[in-house]
Amino acid sequence: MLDKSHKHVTCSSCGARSSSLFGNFCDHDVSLVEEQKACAYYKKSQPIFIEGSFPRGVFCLNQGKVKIFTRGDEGKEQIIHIAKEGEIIGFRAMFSGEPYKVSASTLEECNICFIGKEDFLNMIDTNVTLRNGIMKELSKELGDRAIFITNMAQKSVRERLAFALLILGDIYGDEQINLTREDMANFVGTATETLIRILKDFKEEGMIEIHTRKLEIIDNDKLMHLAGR
Amino acid sequence: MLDKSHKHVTCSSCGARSSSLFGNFCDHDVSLVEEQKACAYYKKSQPIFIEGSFPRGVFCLNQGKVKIFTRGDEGKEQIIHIAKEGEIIGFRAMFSGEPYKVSASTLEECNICFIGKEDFLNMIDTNVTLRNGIMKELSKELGDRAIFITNMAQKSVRERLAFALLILGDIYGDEQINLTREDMANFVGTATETLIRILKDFKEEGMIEIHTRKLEIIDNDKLMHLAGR
DNA sequence: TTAAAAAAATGATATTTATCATCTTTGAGT
DNA sequence: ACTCAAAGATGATAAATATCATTTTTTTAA
Repeated sequence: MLDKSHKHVTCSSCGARSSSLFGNFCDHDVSLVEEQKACAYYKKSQPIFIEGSFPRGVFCLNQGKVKIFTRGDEGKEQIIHIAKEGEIIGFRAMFSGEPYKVSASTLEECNICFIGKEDFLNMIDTNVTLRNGIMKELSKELGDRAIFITNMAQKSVRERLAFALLILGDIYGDEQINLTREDMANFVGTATETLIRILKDFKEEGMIEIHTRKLEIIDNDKLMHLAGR
Repeated sequence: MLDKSHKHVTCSSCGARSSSLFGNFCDHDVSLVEEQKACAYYKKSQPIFIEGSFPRGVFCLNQGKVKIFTRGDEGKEQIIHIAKEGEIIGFRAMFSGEPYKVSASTLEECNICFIGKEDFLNMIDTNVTLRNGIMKELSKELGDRAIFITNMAQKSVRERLAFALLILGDIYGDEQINLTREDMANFVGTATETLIRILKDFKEEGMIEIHTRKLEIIDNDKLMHLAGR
């Protein structure tokens, strides 16, 4: 359990910063962000921002995992991305001039810092490295989504699940994958029942181990082969 | 048929420019682009760039339509976007530092100008308006693709086709939609036969008219309702 | 103008996946 | 430790869509 009293995480000591877009900031820049941010503790399953609302700034994930999703016409979630420690979320909407097109919600307890829109845009204007990092990130994600769309359109649920498990494996690192079956189904783009059945197949085929809710990847190569990479 | 001898389209007289990212350039900027670009005539079904290769610059569409697509594991195309006059294509790869993740190919005769990577990146560095335009465009597309993914995952082929026809209607403007059934199927993410059958249904339900290869939208509202917007 | 190739259309069938109903297990909160 | 709601699991069935085989139409280019 995270310590709720530590609401003010410092950027200079933030373990997630080194791998983030703020990773190569000089001391001066770090202290600047430090002054401008506010940090907050979020419980599990708490919304961070909601599709259709107007963005006031960006969120910097110090601790925990967050799902980024849209809702289809019947309200069913489609998870587009799962963000982990070090990621900055919601910056897309800073530039588009539109309301959020996605929602974000915590998957577990999180510490999340907030930087106001004006401060963030100022940083972008004055800090070339940050700006280039952001443009690179936007571009990379755009490429990833092209592949995501193609997978959705052309692969079977079985193949997509294998692909999803590999992505989740990266996100969760040493930890075991820890998502509800429903969230996982909403990431893969299938019905919960179908997902459960295929997970069982994967277990029987020795690709994963299931520890009640948590999943462990046993045979990465086999999954990669199945996913078609 | 386009005049093949007019290989050098001028930016100052380019009809497509006003609606492009170069739209609000001052005379000085326009003449700068003018010096740096090279224009070429492309026949129908000609590749512009190919997935996996390294980008040398960006392409500016003066005339004609271009499909942007990836190939799935079995080589089947998934069309991600159809670009029309005025659009700049391939700029994503300028920033990502990666090879192209998509391919581009002409859908009809085109005039396409080329601006080298260095010149383009210089423009981005020095021209704040252009830079902001690019960031806005990247962000918008990212949002659009989240919706695209959700449609792919949750809507039926019938609903996706209605959605696709609305997008195509916008792209083709006054002209009739002019794509092979295969390309259209690869945009919707379905089998060609399925697409043909549903097009027929739409015709019988009075939503579209089919003039051999070309399609005309008759009942926009009905399509919108079907697409769920 | 005509022959060949490509695209479009159609029918029959197989496969995948969703849906619905029901049951079991797990875990959070008292 | 117990209770209840949420999550997970399973089976039966229906629906959507892909695949394959074939025919017709259109386009291209000699």
